[in-house]
Amino acid sequence: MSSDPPARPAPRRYVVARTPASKSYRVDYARELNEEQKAVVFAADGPALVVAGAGSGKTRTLVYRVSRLIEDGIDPTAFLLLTFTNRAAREMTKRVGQLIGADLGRATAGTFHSVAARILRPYAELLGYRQNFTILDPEDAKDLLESATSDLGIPIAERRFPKGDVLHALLSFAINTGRPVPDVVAEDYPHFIAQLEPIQKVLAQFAARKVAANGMDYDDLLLNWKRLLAEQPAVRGAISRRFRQVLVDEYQDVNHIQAEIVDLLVRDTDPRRVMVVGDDAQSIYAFRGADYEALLTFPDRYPGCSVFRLETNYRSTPEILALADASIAQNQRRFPKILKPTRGSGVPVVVAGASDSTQEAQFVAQRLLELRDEGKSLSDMAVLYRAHHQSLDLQLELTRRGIPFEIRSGMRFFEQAHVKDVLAHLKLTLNPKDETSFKRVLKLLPKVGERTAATFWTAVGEKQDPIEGFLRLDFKKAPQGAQKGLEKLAETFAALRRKSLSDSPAESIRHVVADGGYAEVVKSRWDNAASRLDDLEALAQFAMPYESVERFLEEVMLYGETTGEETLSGEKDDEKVVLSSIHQAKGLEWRAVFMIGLVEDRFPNARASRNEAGLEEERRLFYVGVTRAKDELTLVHPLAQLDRYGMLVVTESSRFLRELPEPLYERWVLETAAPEAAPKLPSATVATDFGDDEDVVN
DNA sequence: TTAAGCTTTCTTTTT
DNA sequence: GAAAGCTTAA
Repeated sequence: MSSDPPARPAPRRYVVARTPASKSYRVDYARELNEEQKAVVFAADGPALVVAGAGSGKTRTLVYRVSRLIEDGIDPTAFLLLTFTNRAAREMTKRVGQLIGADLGRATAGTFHSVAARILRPYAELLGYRQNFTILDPEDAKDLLESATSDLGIPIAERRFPKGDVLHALLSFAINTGRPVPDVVAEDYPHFIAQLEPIQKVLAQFAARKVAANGMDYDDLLLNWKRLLAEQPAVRGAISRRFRQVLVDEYQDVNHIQAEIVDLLVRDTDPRRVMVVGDDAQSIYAFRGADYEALLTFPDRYPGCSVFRLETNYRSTPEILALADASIAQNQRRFPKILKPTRGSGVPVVVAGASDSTQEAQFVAQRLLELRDEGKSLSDMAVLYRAHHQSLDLQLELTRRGIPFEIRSGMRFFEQAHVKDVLAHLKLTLNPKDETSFKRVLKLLPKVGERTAATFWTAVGEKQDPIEGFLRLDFKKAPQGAQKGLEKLAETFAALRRKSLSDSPAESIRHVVADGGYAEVVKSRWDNAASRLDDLEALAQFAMPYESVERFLEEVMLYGETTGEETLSGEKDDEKVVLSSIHQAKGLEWRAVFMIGLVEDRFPNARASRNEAGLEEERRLFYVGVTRAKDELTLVHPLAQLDRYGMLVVTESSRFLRELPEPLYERWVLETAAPEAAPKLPSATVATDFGDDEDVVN
């Protein structure tokens, strides 16, 4: 805590360190933390790398460090907490609040993307945007790319030109890995190499159209944040002064842009108060440009950096840890670490072979109920899988048996068509230049398709305020049958622009649905209209606390919450099993974990593991799944599976199971009980005689 | 130019 | 087994 006295004739600064003993903290850090953790919590200012193994109390350590710093007088607003999901950010700020009652609501916490959106707004003009820029989600980007392709008159049919989502994936991968587009095309999309030139034309057009539409996609949020820090020293200074404590969680999964943002944030400060936390063994986002190289080279980039290790595992039984260690040991590119178990011996890990995915689902459902009978709460259990569709059989089975569950994979709430349609109206009120939203909204009208929408945009898109321009149009000239809809839409736009509505996202949403006639669109387009209308009311409810459309949209476009029914209404039924992709399960833990679908080519995924690096990432993913379990781990693989067109094919169990030495687990073979007898005795027997109706809830 | 109806394609993970 | 694509009628 003391600084070197400068050798200049300036007044000599002498820092008096606090007397440690006299400092009485509200939290008893010494008692609640182990030595490894305490070292991190009390580490002096300056760059620090924390290599934290699975289950080593990483989040706990971060929470305690933030608390300790606040207790030492750091203003909560000085913190910048960069996490991997917004869920993780909320969790951490909540826990700090619970620990010392500090209000971290004023700290800046969230994903790189959501923090970027908040930081960039006041500086938007410096980057060539307006303050009211909107965020394009991947679907918006896809639409804009397809529009660019068609406007450039590229013959898509004859040469199989890449679709919007492929173009977007390609571009995004190039950006996030820092490789030039031609290289990415040559190496990862060789079948499009002959069309490199038109592809680059489309991408250039896309970039220009985004700026013209005053919109940023996810990658732009990162790129522009980096640009702002790199090119505007004054702004960088202001931001660095504001964030005097930078903490980055899940640092193994940052890409080169994110790593550079962090480097720039603290570049000119002394000491550089940055702490990054990560575990190379849990890096699972290389497919989107993450590279744990940033973690490995951190000490080189930050001379004088302190390196801490958290290697004591508090989470799992030695049985689970032994299996995890044996698995990850198969990876070549790794940095061996020892996870020291602290818990006593528990039950063996189970590897169960089910005859097919139906029996797999029945087995898991039955085991969940048995565990509940043993006194465990359903909320202490989770079922994890590689890909969302692997959960479908289980969802059916759980519904049939009336077991409540929550899904954390698949379609996100805000990605659903009806939600996006309504949001497009709001985006236009905020940013009238949003071409994608404009076309999306127009195409909802009868007799208006791609073509008509494009014609209207050509008419008004260049205007200072395209919506204003649209309101002035005379719809008499529009195609017959479309006129009424256009007039009504104009009224809706006008209403949304009135102050009373533009200040209330919730009322705006209700206006679009009720007065704007969107409810009719829902009813005519989808047969589950009622549930979609319920979603929209839930959306309005969710929007209630927001005073501006701007803040609401910012939150919503980067929110990433899945469709799981009660996520929005906040209905907290804690008695629920979690069904999650392993990616979404990162950082979480449950007493009992089931991993299903452990079949070769599905997990490891055939496409992802075409090269050694990909296979190793799959194995890290397996490791992440395994290390989520505290007490019990059950690994299930169906011996046969329905293939694409309903044919039952024999499957091979995952190599991640086959490569493990037998003594690390107990093997179960499942048999389905005879229909009449339905014995309930051996736990490895699956009863299938439950009545179809008797247990159904809902 | 839109919209409906039939055919083909593709299913990884996510901010 | 769904979503996107293509074809054809209005």
